Amino acid sequence: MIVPMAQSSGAELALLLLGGFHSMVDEVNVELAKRGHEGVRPVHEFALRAVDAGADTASELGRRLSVTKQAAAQTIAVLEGFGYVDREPDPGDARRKRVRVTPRGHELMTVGGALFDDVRSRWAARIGPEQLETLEAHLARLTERRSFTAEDLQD
Amino acid sequence: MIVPMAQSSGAELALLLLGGFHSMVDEVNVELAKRGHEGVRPVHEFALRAVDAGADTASELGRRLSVTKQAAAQTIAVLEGFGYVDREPDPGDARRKRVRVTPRGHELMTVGGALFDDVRSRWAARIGPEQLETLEAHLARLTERRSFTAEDLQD
DNA sequence: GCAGATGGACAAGTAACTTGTCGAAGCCTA
DNA sequence: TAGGCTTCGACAAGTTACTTGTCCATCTGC
Repeated sequence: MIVPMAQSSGAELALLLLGGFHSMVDEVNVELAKRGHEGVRPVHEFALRAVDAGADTASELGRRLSVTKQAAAQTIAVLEGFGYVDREPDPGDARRKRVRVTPRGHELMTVGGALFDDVRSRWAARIGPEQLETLEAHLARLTERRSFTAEDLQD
Repeated sequence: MIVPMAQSSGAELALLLLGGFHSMVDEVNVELAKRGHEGVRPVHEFALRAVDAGADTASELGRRLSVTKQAAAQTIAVLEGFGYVDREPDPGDARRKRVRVTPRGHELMTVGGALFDDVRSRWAARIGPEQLETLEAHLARLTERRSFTAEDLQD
């Protein structure tokens, strides 16, 4: 992607947004690999943050990430394989397995967050901090609660 | 995705960008399906635009989209299946098969472009046209020619 | 006229999903 | 307290959009 498009400024804008995301994520990934977190993908980091923020079962994580619980369970399995989370039976509900972020997982979140912040700082330096904040505020407004048609169709 | 993240404003920004992209693409896809272009994915539309802009072989398309020529060939096969492109042997080079956008393909580009522009207009109405233009200009600056490490490793 | 680059095809593997089905466990209500 | 829905996690199989690797036909430059 990241190809100038011409003919539709709307399509260009979409590409710009995607390009921005990739730009950040690629940089962070490269640095993360250098710091011993090889093989980790952006999805994993975001999923880890969601787990830490309270999505401590596969089903709940699926709901938060808007994917099926099966997909969430697979993500958790990957995170477990990397040693970023572990699971234990829920004492109060035998159906559940509670997912917990391990110390190594917290380290990934810290390092990853710092790297994302680094990129953001560099961006702030290039266009000015207030400009970046305005950009973020506008983006937040534009993406908030868009029509949620096909949601909660899970199971 | 589209989950508030906390703890890293950099990570939040990345999510905001991805969310913005999805927000646009989802809307466009829904409308496209209603207009008889069911099954088409954003990649297809962007690939089609690249073909139309001159990437008329699988290898060249791969280069433009930064994917392998095999991946590009698969995308072309899908587009051909939908009737958006056709292929003919290149008279001047027997190795090549020239990809051409069909009338139906041009229609998709037109409709798709208009739908993207619609979303963009709605966004402009919400935050103001100059604000949106500024946002685009900043994004363009921030994503332009980032280090291109792993490129042209193709074949 | 031949070495090396290039284009496309075929094959197999992978990642990140999906749908569908299942049994075990919890919750709700009459 | 038993019956019936709901929810959780697991297993299986299918899909999509890629990847690597290999191959051969063809073009290009010296």
